[in-house]
Amino acid sequence: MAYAEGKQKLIDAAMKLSAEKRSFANIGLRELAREAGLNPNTFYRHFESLDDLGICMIEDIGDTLSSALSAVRKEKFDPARVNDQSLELFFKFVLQYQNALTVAACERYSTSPSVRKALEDRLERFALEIAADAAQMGALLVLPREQVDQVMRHIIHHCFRVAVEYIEHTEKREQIFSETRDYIMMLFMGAISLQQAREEIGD
Amino acid sequence: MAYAEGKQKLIDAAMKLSAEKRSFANIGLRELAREAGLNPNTFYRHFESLDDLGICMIEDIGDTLSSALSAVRKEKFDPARVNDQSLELFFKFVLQYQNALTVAACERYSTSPSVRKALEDRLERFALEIAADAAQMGALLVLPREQVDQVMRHIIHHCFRVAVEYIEHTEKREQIFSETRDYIMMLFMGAISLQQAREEIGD
DNA sequence: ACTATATGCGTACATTTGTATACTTTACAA
DNA sequence: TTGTAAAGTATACAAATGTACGCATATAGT
Repeated sequence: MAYAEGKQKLIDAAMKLSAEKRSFANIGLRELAREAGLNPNTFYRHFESLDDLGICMIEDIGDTLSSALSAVRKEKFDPARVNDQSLELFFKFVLQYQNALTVAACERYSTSPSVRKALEDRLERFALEIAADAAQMGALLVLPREQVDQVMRHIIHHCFRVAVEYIEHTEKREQIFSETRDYIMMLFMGAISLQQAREEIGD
Repeated sequence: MAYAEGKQKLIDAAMKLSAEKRSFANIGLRELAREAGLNPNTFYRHFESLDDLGICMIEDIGDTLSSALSAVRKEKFDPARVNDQSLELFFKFVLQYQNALTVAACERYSTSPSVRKALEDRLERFALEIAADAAQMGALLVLPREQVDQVMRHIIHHCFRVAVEYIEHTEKREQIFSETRDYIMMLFMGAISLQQAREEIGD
């Protein structure tokens, strides 16, 4: 068993409520226990503070998304090109993990510094994971690795931001889709020409 | 008088507390009145709900930043190039309006849909204001206006995001500065080459 | 079989919150 | 000057919250 039953219940409750209210900071210990169907005091058996719970929740989310993403990548994602197919895969993924993504996006600027830190670390790991794959793409071979990482950070940030919009504004989905595609193209091409410009100066 | 004295006091208090706690949703009416040095009930004289206050606060922030920014632009900003000087100006501005920017950044994914909406509208207006200036830059003349708007949206989003980091992580400021410069260059160059690619196909 | 440890529940209480009602002060127009 | 509306205050109360203490149950190791 990874977590005691009650502990997991509380984490799940926190995730559900956070996604609904778009704020973890606003959730009370009693509310949490109510949602989990547990006695308020049981909270203390598993966490020493709400902060503690928050961090566990972020880690839980991170693990979920990370393993789901890597499964997707291994199975179908073709890193050789950024095409509509891979974007469709991504947005399907977004819809499947709505709660997790909403919480993650909303907690980025949240009250608790330690929750923010946990989240920021996770995002960085995501970016690097993806960069490792993307660095092998033909067109991106001309870029130094650090540049690829940087571009991927931008893409991750963008994707997290629009994920929330995508989830809640059904009517904007098409638009978000194509704007995201444009954005990624723009960044790639920009990174490449910036690199070329630098090399010309460097020589 | 723009606002009654007490009303402004409450808005100021809300802004101060929001920036400190990085969350407006978490602030209570009594806490607010305490900070403003007023009786809790006075709140009801000016606002019908916390949401109402939130929206007023966002508008207040928007007006402050908007007029400050346009003053800066008129006086010293040279839209003919994105150089270190204009970025320095921007980050100086960030430090000067720390609270306003922090609150704005933190409320983007906040609890209240109406506060979010008010903020999103303001951001869009910002982007368009800046785009109007930038569209006249030499290199960007090749882009259709809608593309310029879009690029500016990306830049605004980026700037808001890093503003908070810039404010609170003194040691990262240099890095953020240069990464932001790279990012803007990347976007510009990417947008231009994307446009060129499209025209070649179009012909 | 016994004991220790982890998990959960019930009761209790002080504190804080939002808000209702009624009163006072200030400002300003008639 | 007086009357009226706006702004602020005082008191009060039900509801919700965090947390402390003690007890119950289950699980697992000896």
